Amino acid sequence: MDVKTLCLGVLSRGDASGYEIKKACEEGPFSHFQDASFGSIYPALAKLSADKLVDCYQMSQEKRPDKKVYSITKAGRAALFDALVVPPSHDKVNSDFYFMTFFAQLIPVEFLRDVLERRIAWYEDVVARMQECDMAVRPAGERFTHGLGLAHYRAEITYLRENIDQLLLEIEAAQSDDAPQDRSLLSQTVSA
Amino acid sequence: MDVKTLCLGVLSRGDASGYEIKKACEEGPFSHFQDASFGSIYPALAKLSADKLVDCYQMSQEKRPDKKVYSITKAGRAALFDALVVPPSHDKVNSDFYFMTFFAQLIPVEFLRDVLERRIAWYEDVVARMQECDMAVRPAGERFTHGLGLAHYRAEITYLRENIDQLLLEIEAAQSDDAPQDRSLLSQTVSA
DNA sequence: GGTTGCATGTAAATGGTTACATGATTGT
DNA sequence: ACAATCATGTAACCATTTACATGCAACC
Repeated sequence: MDVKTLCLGVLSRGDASGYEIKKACEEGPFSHFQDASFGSIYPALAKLSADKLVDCYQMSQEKRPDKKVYSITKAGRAALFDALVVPPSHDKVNSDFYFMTFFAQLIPVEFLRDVLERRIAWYEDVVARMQECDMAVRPAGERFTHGLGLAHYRAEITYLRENIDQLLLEIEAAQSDDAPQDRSLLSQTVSA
Repeated sequence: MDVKTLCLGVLSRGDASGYEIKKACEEGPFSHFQDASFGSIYPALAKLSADKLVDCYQMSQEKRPDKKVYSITKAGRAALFDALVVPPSHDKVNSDFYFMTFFAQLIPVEFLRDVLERRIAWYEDVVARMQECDMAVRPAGERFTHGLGLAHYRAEITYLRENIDQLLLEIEAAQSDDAPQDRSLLSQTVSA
């Protein structure tokens, strides 16, 4: 999903400035499945504006810098529709965390424990914040996606809680076995 | 996680060619949380080789093109360790699928149903294939990560199964309400 | 005869992030 | 005094994808 489409999506829910779009990705309703930096949002809005997919009006504010508020046009909604009606690609999680746990046996146990505990704490924080949202007033699609995200985070928490101790025990055992001859570094055959 | 580190990770489990690394990301043990194209793998291996993090030897094969098999060096293992022992960033899911479901009310119901059903079928396929793996012989970290992936996919399937009908009903109702005056296109205020 | 799998590589184009540049206001 | 929040924008840099280029073997 490119940043232009993301902007159109945010703007389809109401007018916003570049700064507000960034916030929607950081803390708002898109925060758990999208993100974009200012360096991509502002050029995207400029392009969208040049293509007449959004309108832009300046807004002076007291005690705040001026903002440029963008408004999606009819052509913009059509472009959003076109982007939405293509079969979504198979999600790539591309997780550094998964990559790290995969190689747990190469990592010092204390570090591993720390990372895992922080991850649980962070997920719990995310879930807590998500539960505070009043979804009742929101459209069905947003409620559905919110619930899907919650289900995902809860499953992750449950699994981590249930398996962290076992993992750390096994890693500790494996590492104390390996240490003397450094056997963990021996080459093995790859197998799918 | 950059492609160089990914290559080092794969090679830490045993020697492999560029082609085999690609397969490990597509079908192998990394398939559900990493991916990389040939256009990134081959240059990465060349760089790694130049930096002496991997060794390379040519292998002639009968009835197959020659391959270049790479082997991780001691310096390579050290580099992998260094990359592993940094706190992993908060995963960005960046899902086109989530983005689409979020805007479900803008999408034709038949298309939506189709996408959701395909998604469930695909996840079920992934889970089935994952369950076929014999994890018992694999290191603790790999088993843990495999279980985490399974938990994630299963939670997603459960949620989708339990909520698809309700979502489609609500979307159908909302769209037939909206159609006469095209009210779905009215601008609303953004709210977190 | 066409597609798939095996096998390696390059170059152009894409799409982003990071860092920089600026500046007022509010809170600690 | 210092950091954070609000606010916009540019430019250099980066990694990666896509498309191209090549070629043989096996299968349908």
